[in-house]
Amino acid sequence: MVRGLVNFTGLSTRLLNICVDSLCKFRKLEKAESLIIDGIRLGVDPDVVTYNTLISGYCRFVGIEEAYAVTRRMRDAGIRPDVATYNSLIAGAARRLMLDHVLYLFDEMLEWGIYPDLWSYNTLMCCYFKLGKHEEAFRVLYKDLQLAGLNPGPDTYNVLLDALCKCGYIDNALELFKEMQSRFKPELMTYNILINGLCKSRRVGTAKWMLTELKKSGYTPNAVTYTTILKLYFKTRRIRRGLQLFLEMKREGYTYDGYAYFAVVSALIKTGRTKEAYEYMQELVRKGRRHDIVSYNTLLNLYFKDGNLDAVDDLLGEIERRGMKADEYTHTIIVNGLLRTGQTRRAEEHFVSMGEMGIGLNLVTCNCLVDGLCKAGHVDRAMRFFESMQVKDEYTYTSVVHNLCKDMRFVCASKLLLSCYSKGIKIPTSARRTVLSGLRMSGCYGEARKAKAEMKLTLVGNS
DNA sequence: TTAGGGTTAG
Repeated sequence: MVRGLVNFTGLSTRLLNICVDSLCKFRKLEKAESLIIDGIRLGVDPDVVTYNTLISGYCRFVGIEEAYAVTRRMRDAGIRPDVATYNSLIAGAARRLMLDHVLYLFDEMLEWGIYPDLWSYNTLMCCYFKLGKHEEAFRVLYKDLQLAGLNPGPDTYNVLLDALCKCGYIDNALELFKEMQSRFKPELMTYNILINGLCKSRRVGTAKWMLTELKKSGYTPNAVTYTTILKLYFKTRRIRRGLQLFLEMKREGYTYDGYAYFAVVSALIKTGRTKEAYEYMQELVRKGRRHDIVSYNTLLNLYFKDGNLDAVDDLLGEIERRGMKADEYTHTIIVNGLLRTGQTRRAEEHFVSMGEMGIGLNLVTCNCLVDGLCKAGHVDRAMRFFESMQVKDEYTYTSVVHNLCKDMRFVCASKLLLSCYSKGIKIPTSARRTVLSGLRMSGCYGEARKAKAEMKLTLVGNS
């Protein structure tokens, strides 16, 4: 009889945990809390898994402090937090890049006699990478793990490979991949991380080779693999080939989550095919996909490109009504859209308001502002803003060089281009051609010869 | 904890 009761209670707690997990996944944390209280009233006690599930939910949807408060409640209820509890809290803090919190949690768990596991260290390493603290990340890998008596696992390598690819160290990633192969069988995710890194750095040949390796290892490419390749086609302007692949993906059922649709719509918008872009967006809605901030951003961009400003206003209202938070993409699309529709003052005002809203400076938004101001004929205003920019990239320089040429300021463009070459910034060859032909066209033959020689010298020096 | 979607130049 007693044994039967124990089994019944055990099953009930498991059932409770399954329900709490489902509620937390759907952000229904209050309902999850009430369910736990009802369970206690009925004699079904929550266990460490119940609380860990709740903590995970609070971390994801509410905040770290609220999640941390649950650990106090579980201690009061006589349940000791375990490594999974701390891993959830660490993951929540790491996701928000709250490094101090992450380190505090490491200290606290040790004080309670709970030892961090491989997952804890992987999360810490990932957080360091995201913050650009590479040295500290490698210290976790080579020192902390060893001191803890742990060996890096496939997940550790995946985190590391992804971070290397995202920082542009693709050759180091390939070296590490070889090392990984000598220790474990790489996962499908490992191949996808590398294919993505190779595609983004336009190493098309090596990306293709990696795809063959993926298949040779017995894996079947998945939706992630195909979407990555799809993006590569669009990036390298092979629009037709990309659209063909998309249709194949649709036939084979690889477009179920809508990710590939946005890549296609974005490519269609860029190439001015707005009618087809609308059709694909409508297809997505017909399939029952609810708009998230990414689809709203895509639609917003489409309306701006189409000059449909009434639809822009309606959509911004809808985003607000649904309680969704505009992100940095939304704001960049707004700034760029206002510039392209001739509303430069409003674009500048929106840019200023972004700072007031506490949105950090975004390089892409700055690039849009520089380019848009130039194209609207405000070259001096654009150049003042350009000079004030702390961070610049190849988009910034390419845009300014071309715009200076359009404004017949070839000598200035030539100096800027040379400075890019000496800094090792990769600028499309079209910029060089435009500058040199502009100098010649405006009669500055001596300048053109000198610039050409200097460019050649710098480029040889860099290679 | 780690892979693919949305913003910019030519």
